[in-house]
Amino acid sequence: MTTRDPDKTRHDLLEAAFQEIWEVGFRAASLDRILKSTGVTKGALYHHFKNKTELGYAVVDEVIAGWIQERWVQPLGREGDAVDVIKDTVRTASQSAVHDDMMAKGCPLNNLAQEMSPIDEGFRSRIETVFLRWMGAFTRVLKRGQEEGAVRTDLDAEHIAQFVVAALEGVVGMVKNNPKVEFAAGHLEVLFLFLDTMRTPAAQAA
Amino acid sequence: MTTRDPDKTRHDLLEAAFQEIWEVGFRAASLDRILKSTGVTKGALYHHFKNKTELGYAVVDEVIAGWIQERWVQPLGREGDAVDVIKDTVRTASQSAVHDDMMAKGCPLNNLAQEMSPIDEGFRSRIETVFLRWMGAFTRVLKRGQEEGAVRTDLDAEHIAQFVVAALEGVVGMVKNNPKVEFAAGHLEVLFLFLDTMRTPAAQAA
DNA sequence: GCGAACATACATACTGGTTGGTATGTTAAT
DNA sequence: ATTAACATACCAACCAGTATGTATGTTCGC
Repeated sequence: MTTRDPDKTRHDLLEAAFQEIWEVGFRAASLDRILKSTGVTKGALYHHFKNKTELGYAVVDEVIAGWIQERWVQPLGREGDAVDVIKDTVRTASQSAVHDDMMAKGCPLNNLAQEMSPIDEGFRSRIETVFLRWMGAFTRVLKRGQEEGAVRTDLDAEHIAQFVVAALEGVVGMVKNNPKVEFAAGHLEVLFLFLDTMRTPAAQAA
Repeated sequence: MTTRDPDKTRHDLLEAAFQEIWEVGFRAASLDRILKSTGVTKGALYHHFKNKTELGYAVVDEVIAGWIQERWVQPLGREGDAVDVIKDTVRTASQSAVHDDMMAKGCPLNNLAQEMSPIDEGFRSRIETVFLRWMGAFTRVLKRGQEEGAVRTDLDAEHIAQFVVAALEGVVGMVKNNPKVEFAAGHLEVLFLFLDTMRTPAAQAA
């Protein structure tokens, strides 16, 4: 009857699963709802994925990882003053966040980490991989800033990077409980204050 | 047969529900497991609580709120240099955290916020109340520090307080994905670095 | 002081709904 | 003709919630 397209079927399932998981979490995610929203049948789903867990793993590996890559890793790789690049990236991301309703739904990566990391090693290790790539992007731009004399060298770039990611997730998490724009803006303001203290005195003058 | 003690029954249910929710989240929390762990029957549970949701609300109002109170609000009310009080409180809390297996299970308040705030206004508003009390304790000590000349006055104490809570929750959340002690220590180190930048130049010299 | 009347505090068995997963088919592509 | 790609019907497990019954405490008339 209809023409077959296994790649599209698989892609549709991943995208729908991503949305469903983003909205209600992995354990509460219903395969029946995913199937209903895609028009795919259960037979097709279990042809492409061994079980619900493997579908979840694929969402982390393929959808969420790509998401972090284009929203954070690539922008953080741009040229220019290191601290400015970070602040610009955060600003851009926070604008996309409003558009994606992230204020209410939270960060898809962190949501999954909070729910699944303590109870499923498969999720935990996959999520860790994505976090490490994200933190790596911060570490690289900070180290470059240190080499260029824009960022203080008395601080460990890797630790700063880890803290910045933690603080960002913390801010997103707080906003989830109280989704007011000015609330989020106030938090980011303080984060920017912190980032400015990372500059060398020479860079601050400029 | 056995003597009755409704207060104890209710208290046992709340405590067991708190643990169950802490471990698997509210929606995955099983009433049958809670009943099994307490030895209370379903009839008794539904005598004390209207339904599962009301049990969850009571856990926030009575168990979790008290938890935050004694771990954060009271210690932050102590006398002494404001920044030192904050750092000491964080240190003490992080030690309790290791003891309570919080590295693996996360912060019970934030876990619930992440899971329930976007989908249940009853949870959201109750959780917000606790967060506001927690942040209020930070705000008070910071404002006191400002009055005493120990904390910079060019910064808004309330915004700082909100960011510190967000950052703390962010750190706990990250550790949940990678529960290594040195990982957590590195994060807190950077947070302390930030807290030190809150001091006035005069206070830094001392 | 004693017992009927009533309310509180439980206990047990069950129900309807949802879940992930599977067994068994059928159809389209190579 | 073979196999990948689906489709359908069904199942056992678990879930929150309820109907119904029982035992313990308390109140109050007398």
